[in-house]
Amino acid sequence: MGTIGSEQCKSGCGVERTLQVLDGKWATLVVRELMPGPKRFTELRSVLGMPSAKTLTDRLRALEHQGILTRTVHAEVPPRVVYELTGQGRSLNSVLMAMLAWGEENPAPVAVR
Amino acid sequence: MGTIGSEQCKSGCGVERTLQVLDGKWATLVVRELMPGPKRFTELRSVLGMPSAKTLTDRLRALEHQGILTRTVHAEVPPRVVYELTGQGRSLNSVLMAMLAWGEENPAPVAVR
DNA sequence: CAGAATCCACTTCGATACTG
DNA sequence: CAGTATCGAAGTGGATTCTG
Repeated sequence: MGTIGSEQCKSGCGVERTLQVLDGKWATLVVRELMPGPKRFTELRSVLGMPSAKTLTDRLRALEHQGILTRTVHAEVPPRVVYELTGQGRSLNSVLMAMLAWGEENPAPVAVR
Repeated sequence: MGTIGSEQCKSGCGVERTLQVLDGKWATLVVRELMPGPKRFTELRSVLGMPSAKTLTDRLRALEHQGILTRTVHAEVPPRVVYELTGQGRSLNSVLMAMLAWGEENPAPVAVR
């Protein structure tokens, strides 16, 4: 198996598709947090350290529309909304594991200068 | 092998580190294009379809400072500048392959609307 | 050719206030 | 609790012009 490159992977290839889903600075982290299991809105917000609810809502909606996660509203008081990865969402685990492995083996450079 | 998650991966983990490097919408694509071998500035620009030189310059500088690629200036006329992945940069191949595989197996949803 | 510099458009993100 | 609505700040990308 060789390296990736434009020969096997021109514009519109799988890498671009993945980038569409794991877009922006939060999407990847949201998916990571949901990987072990469903979580609630506030739970996600506090774990990810997101100060604003708006951004999280936007990211969750985008991922929902892309079929990565589902949003379930429990009609209770107080309301409880649970986000859970779909099969497609869970399949992103392989990508996250690759990112995790690379990050662990390649810490930040000694000096950024 | 389990799934990824905050239990094994709190803030500051490898995933975040990888996201620092593959940041924005161009970094990943630049690394992908350089994976098969060195390329010149204009070559990268045309293959990636980047209309503006500024953005490409910014991305290349960022990746250079992070130790992902090297910039070599050949003192010729016309000048020739070649960008090449470092060992660390080439090691990102595993991440790109994971992204490629996921994207191939998970095309865009039936309707994005 | 490979940029640097400048200006501008768009998106993303955050803070605040309010609602079912 | 889990949002929505609105505003504004910030970052990123693009177009243009100029230079060694």
